[in-house]
Amino acid sequence: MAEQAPTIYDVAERAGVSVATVSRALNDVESLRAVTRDKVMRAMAELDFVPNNVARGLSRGKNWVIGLAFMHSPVKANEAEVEADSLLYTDIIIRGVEAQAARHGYSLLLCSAGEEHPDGIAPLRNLTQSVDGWIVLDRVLNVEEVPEISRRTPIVLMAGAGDSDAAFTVRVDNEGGIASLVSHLVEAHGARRFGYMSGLEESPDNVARLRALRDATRRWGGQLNEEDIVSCDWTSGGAEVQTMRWLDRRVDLPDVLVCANDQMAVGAIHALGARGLKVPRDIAVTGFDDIPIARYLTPALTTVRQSSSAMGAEAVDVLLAAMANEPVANTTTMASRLQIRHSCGCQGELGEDVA
Amino acid sequence: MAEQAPTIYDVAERAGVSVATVSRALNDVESLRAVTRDKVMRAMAELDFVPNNVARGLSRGKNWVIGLAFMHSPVKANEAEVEADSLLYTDIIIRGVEAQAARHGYSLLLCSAGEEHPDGIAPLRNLTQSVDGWIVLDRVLNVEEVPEISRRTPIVLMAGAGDSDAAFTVRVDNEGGIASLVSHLVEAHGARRFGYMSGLEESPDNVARLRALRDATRRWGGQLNEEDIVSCDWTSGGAEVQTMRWLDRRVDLPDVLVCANDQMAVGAIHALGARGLKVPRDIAVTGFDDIPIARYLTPALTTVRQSSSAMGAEAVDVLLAAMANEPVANTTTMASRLQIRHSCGCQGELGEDVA
DNA sequence: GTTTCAAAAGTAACCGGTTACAAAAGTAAC
DNA sequence: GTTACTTTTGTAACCGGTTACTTTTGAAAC
Repeated sequence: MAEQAPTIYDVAERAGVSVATVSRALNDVESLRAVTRDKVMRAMAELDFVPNNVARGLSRGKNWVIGLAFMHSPVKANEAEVEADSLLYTDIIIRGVEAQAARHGYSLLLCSAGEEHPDGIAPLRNLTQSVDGWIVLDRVLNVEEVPEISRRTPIVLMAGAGDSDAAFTVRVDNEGGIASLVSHLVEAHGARRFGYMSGLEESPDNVARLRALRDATRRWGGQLNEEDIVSCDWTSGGAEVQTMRWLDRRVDLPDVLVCANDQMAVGAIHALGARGLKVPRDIAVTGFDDIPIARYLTPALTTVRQSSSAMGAEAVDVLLAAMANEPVANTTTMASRLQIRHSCGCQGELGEDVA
Repeated sequence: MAEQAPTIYDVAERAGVSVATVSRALNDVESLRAVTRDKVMRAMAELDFVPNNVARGLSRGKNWVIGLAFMHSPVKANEAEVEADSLLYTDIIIRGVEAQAARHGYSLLLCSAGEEHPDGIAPLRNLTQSVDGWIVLDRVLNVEEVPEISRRTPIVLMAGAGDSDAAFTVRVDNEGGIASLVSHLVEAHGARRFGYMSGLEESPDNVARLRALRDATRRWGGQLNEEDIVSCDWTSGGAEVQTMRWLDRRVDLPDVLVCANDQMAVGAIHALGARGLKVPRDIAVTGFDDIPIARYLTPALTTVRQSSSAMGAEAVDVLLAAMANEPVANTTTMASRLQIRHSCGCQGELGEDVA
């Protein structure tokens, strides 16, 4: 193991040329004579030469690496049991980013904050020269910290990372999604009274979804009591507990519980069931995200679909444009779409999507 | 944006010392006089200096980066709909790896194979000098390809990556998990006839689980017909379709359908429901992995739990030991544990785990 | 066989750090 | 104030590539 890798010097010597020539062969410079290139290529093959990307990155000032920063789950309470509960959404984004980056020849450097680095900015600072640009999820950076990093390296914020003049943002159309959800609930199911299961309160997406819900209910003459806004943390486990507490203190339930994401809807439905309440008969429950498993739940979850992988890909595109100094909108909003299934009260072939 | 970052030369000049001294200050060499160190530190702070890790990696031959290679989902059929369906398990491993790597000061370089690089080995080859070691999931490398990479960089294989003398392997105890599952099904529920929903057939984990099931049923005098081994691909969507086909051709169902992972159990239960078959009343269904949502399904899924994040962490530990030339077992087997819920036929408080 | 000039190949500096070795500075003893 | 020796700091080579600039090569024209 750990056998010494050959360098261009070894290749040059074996091929009887200079290192500059080897470098040119590596980089497909057209000014190489075919016979020379062949000589070099043969030597590379014989030595099983692989260029050192780190060295290349140093001298060219470009690493072909995109950094992706995200948060560890803050909830470590029940370690083994809840691991990764709230994470599916972020994970799908990571995949989308990775795939798109790969398509453009970039690798992804993962960097998480949370547990070890409560400030978040330290690892970003340290790695910032290893990377050609950053995609930052969650609340890794405070708004005030963004400029310090973005001064040296372009940043795209997404998935709850908030807004900043010093960075680009890719977000989902929370407003449109919630609006069409509410209009469906009102028009198709006559919903009047709404509840809201909240994600982490500071989260920009949570804030936007709650505000959108307030606006939409007002517009439709519906009602959203403060008592029916249930504080939670994006996780199923948390939602289960919080729903129980909510049921303990409320006798009079709203018509619908709009959850800020799918995981919490799962937990809420579960808790309601444990109290003998059937969804959607006794209360409708909706989600947000449309995680893959949403359609297999019982009842199949009515939710607002966003394509996390498309968002991840879009973030890469924005970042690459920024890196190339091409003009890009400061904020990109990705479409969301109502995905009607059964948990809102719609009926259909079991397992079929209604619309 | 893209403002030029200061280097140690800038710092040295400002502090009125040599670059060697700056480097020593950076690396906490004890032979620096306090007054000199302070001078340097002040200059670094004033310039907002951040060391360039790429350069550091080049000269020290150590990048503090662990590479993680995995496969894209092979199923891209229904693009938007099935995205990431089969992926939760891998994602949790990635998180586990990342967290443990971070704990030891390493970053993670993500590298996926599949779509763009059907061979898998090409990106690994290219990045191999950017990385201090590899963790390889799935079938990114064929067994024959492993030595070519591991000659230069240590490799840990896991999550279905197979075995190789030229690498270390971290695997889950498929045998023990399946054995305890079968013994529970036989002893508590009198199961005699078993079916198996297979993951991708070449996958080592799938092979091991099927073999373990064959062994266990034989040991208990049970029965596993070839006709009841349903070929599938690890995904819910695939399982739904394959279960339908299976139901079309079999009149006489076994007592249990043992699924090679949880996602497929979800799809199978869904398909059974669509045909009017109730789980566990008409047939029991079990999973493998214990993904976070398993306990919220209806019925709550009886499954074999493995801690994917612990496996990821273990892989990092093995890799670090290998990198340090410490002695490590060639294969590490992680415990699995039967998680009894309701889909096997056990009853309990709704939502409570039975045992 | 020269001369001319474009194309091909080589030399050496550079990217931003680390570090072996050499030089300078500081300390203690005389 | 020397001398002797230890500590601290500086110089320059090196990690493995790229590339500006220079030199060599070779083909075409004379």
